[in-house]
Amino acid sequence: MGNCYLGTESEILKNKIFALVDCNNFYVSCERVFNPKLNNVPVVVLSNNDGCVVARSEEAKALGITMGIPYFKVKGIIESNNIRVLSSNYVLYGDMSERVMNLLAKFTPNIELYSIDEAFLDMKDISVNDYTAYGKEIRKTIFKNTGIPVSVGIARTKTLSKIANEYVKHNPRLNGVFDIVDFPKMDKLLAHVPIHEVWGIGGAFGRMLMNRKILSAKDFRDASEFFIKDKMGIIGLRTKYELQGLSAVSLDEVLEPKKAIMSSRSFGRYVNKQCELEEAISQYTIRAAEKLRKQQGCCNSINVFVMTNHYKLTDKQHAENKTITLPEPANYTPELIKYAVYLLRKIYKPGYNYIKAGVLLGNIVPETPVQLNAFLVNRDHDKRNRIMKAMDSINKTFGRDSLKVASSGIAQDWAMKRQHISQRYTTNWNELLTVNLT
DNA sequence: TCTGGGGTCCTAGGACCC
DNA sequence: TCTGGGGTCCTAGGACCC
Repeated sequence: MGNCYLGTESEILKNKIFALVDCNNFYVSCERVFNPKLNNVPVVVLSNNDGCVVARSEEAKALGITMGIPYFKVKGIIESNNIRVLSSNYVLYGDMSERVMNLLAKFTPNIELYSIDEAFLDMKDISVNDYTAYGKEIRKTIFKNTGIPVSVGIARTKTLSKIANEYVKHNPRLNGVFDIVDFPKMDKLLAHVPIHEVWGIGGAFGRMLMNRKILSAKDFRDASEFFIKDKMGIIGLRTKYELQGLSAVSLDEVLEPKKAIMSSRSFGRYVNKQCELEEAISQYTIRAAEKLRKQQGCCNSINVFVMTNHYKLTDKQHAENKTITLPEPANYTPELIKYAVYLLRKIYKPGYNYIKAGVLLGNIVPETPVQLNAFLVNRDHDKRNRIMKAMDSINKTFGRDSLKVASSGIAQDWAMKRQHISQRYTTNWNELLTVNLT
């Protein structure tokens, strides 16, 4: 949620203004840019493995498709209403996101890239009368240059800008921009925001608060500090201040390097052979190590986990993970694979139907200067770095996995399902949009 | 039959030290 | 038989986000 201040009076910042720019139904909007047949018809985008619905067009929302619902549960509604279904195409969405963010960065350097489809902007240099006009200009620019529609919420705190943004989406007459900096009907607005929809309050706290008759953002704002601190700690307290218009969560402008990097996937089918799990774990380690080198980091620990399908109650269950601390920080793929496979062999048990596995690289430190372990033999770091650089650069030029480590397998028939994938229109020469002029 | 992936922060409790 | 107190560090687990 960004840098946070403790709740002491002096540290809470007043007179701050934030704009939250959020792409509408982002994944669906990305698909529509390249396939106009998807306009004005219901569309959903599925998560990895075609598991859950993770994006819905307005038409699909209207048909009762909820966020995060497993695909198989709504297959009936989808088929009977002819809802278009797409597997998620993260290469495409990532590239479109970059275009949107680059445009936003031209408006102000004081920007926090919050997620793939959202950014907070500092509005301190905009004069009070111009907030809405500024928001409209942002909207126009993004749409014109990328085809992605966005909503803009403007408020004194990040939490309130989230609320303004959400309100925009349900009120078309606002034309995509809502400024609640000095909103006269704030009480009424907050009273209509259900407690579990407040940023920072999720399912568990939401249920606890509802049991205590704290039902809306307004109820929470007006609840006792002592109660909130006691039940929710300082995170809850910050949210209360934010709802009061006191900024307790600051703008995080700098993209901090990740402290941990994970790669994990559900399999396209059950896997029970050790050799297949080893392939998968090798593949995930390759992916995680690529990300690690991209941020010029080395990790000090590796965690490997495997799990069976906990939804399937008739199956024997096994979920386990193990961590190893490395003798020295590393980002050399073959070495990381060696440790990861070692860990896998410790936790693997034959006779189980595994559905998911993953690798977590932890305790990440900058690549240089690396703390070398003086007691270890010289491992020729230079040579290793050159090998990894060469591999990364070949894969960047010729496409992912052009050059790879053999232990990850060739066929990978355990890999995830993506039956409805669209093309990588913007990042692969072989998959450009073709226009039929006949 | 079919239920995502990748992160962050906070807190409580144990180990250890003086 | 009596069995401190306070600090730090680490880890696991729980909560949250998109």
